[in-house]
Amino acid sequence: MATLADVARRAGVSPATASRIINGSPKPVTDALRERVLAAVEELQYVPNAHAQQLARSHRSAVGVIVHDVSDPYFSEITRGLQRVATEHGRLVIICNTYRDPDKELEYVELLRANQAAAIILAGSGYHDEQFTNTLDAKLRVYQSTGGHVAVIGRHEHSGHAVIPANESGGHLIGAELYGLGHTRIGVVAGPRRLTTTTDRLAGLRRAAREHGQKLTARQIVYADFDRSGGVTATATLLETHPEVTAIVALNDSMAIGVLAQLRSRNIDVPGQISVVGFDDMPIARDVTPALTTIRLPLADMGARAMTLALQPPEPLNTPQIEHVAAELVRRESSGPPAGR
Amino acid sequence: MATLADVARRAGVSPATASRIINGSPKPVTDALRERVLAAVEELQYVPNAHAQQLARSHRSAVGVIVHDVSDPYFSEITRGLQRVATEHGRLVIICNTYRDPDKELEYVELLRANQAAAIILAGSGYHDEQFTNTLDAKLRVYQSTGGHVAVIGRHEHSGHAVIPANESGGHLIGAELYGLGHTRIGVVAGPRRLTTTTDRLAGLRRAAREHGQKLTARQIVYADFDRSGGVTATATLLETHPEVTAIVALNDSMAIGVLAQLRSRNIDVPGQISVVGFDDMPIARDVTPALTTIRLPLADMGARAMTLALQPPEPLNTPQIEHVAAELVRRESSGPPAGR
DNA sequence: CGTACGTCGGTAAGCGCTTTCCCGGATTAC
DNA sequence: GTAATCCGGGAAAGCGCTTACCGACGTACG
Repeated sequence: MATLADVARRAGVSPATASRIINGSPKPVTDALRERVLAAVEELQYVPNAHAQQLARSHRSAVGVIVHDVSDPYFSEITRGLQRVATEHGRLVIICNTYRDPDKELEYVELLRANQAAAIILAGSGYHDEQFTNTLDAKLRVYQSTGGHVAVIGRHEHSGHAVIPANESGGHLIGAELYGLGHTRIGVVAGPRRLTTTTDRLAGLRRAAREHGQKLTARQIVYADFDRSGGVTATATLLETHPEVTAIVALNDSMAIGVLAQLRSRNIDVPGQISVVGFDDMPIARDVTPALTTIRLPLADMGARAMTLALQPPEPLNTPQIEHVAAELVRRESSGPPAGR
Repeated sequence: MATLADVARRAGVSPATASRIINGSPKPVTDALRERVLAAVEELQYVPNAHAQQLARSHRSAVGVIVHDVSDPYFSEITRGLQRVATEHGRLVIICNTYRDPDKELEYVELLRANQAAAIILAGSGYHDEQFTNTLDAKLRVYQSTGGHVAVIGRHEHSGHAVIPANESGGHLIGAELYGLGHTRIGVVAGPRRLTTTTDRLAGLRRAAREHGQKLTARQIVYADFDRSGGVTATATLLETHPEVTAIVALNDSMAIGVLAQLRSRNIDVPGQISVVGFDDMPIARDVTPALTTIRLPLADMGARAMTLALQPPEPLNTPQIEHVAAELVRRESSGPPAGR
């Protein structure tokens, strides 16, 4: 691997000069030398060692993103937004997948710190686990105390900038719609209960229930993995225990797709017999049949905003900024009034 | 940011000793010292500077992955496989999205080289652009000549290990199925023609046509972007110019979903009036209605295999290995015999 | 009891780069 | 003609770490 010294030698200049030319330093350099150096770079196919550079000039440049799983559309949309602004700022982004393992999250914060990331963006649900949350928070504070920026998406429990989706009010929107339509027997297919996203969305649903003089009991809620297969199995369970439901709320679209699959396999008409509502408005939501009624969250936009927050110069008053992003009900074909109304 | 020297000072040892303890070097160290150092690490919340480490020990550890777009399910599946293997080997993976911009691809190869990546994995279609291909190939060779490993997925035109999906034979499978079913007027909704994936798949389709005494003319093929909206617009075009088609082949599932959406909006029954076939078998393919007949490619597995190839010790004979992966027809509900048969 | 060796730590030389500081020569001003 | 001022270029320090290499001490051996 050619080094700067090699280039300098070949061009007959000092490493200092070569460095200045290659990095376009403000220091003026004669054109003759510039050409010689550039020619040497070309001949040697020289590429500066990024690690050496980063060590020498001590400002950080990369940014780290910690998500549950990029192959989940929810996160890939967010990531898309993150990437866009990062690229605009000329930043390299390091994507870390935790696959919902809290320990990995801790590890990755260390890793990103070790890699001198200028900012860490934490996306995805938080955990109902006080000890873990404290540990993570402590790590993040240490990171911040050494000049690192942090932004979280949908995790109110940590310090740093935050982009907070309206999970509670999204849940409320669904409840209002369904109870408003006249449904009274609603089943919920929820994600893992240790996730704050699950409980936040449920809280909104409960609030709507109360407002309509209804009640959402624990037995109407089935918890499962936050993905398609979780939706499939949870729906099966729900139909065993509560065959009378006229509507099923899935707490994210992936699960909703599982719900739809399960209902289809049982020849249950949607929305004729049972209405189905999802959450997130993933791109695919409009392409399933029936098209999914769901809650829209501007995923890519949330990513972009989080990255913008993380990249902005250290706030003058040192106050973390919090941006709330609204949820919106998208009515499609999977929901309607209960049968017999 | 605490440094090794800080830790050493606090523990009252030399940096060398501290380093050895922290990295678990084979060199024996007394337990007393070990404990003091570990305590200092804890108190200082010390994390080694990864760049400095990488500079000092001069073996590379990270691996780079260049894809078109992780938020595209095709690539997120592949990436999932890549990540799994990388993590098993304790490697950090740097994901780079080109958004189908060839220039970015070139840039990223440089960037990865600059970051001392141990391997570069290039996934996604190649381009019919000889100049670009040569430039990229040259860069890859330079990288390889300095000890870098490269593996490509589905791009036969470059040196290095390769995992090659059976695009041609997948296309052939589709053609055989459709012509076998009795279709004679087939429309094709294709990706950009500059992509080798597009032309490879088309080639298979053409071969099947010939075998059945049919012909696939240029006018039956509409080229568009390789995504849902490409599928939507291409279908519209196709229906204007060839309203008589009884089957539409989309060259990937994203486009197929667009095809389905367009047909639905025109109230054209699938497969009653028109059969639709996709390619890739993305997870969502079975959840659209009607469930999509498509060609299965073991995406995650392909990623895993590519990473395995890239990570294996330099091959003794210096011969790049090529692994072909088979395509398989998955019959679902979107295809059937032409109307009136 | 002296030599040889094995243990455990420290010293210091880099890894490849950036950047401050300095120096010699060419200008310019007086 | 001399002094003050630039200006382009190089020498060298240092970023934070790893790892030969060396040295001191203790033990076992002849």
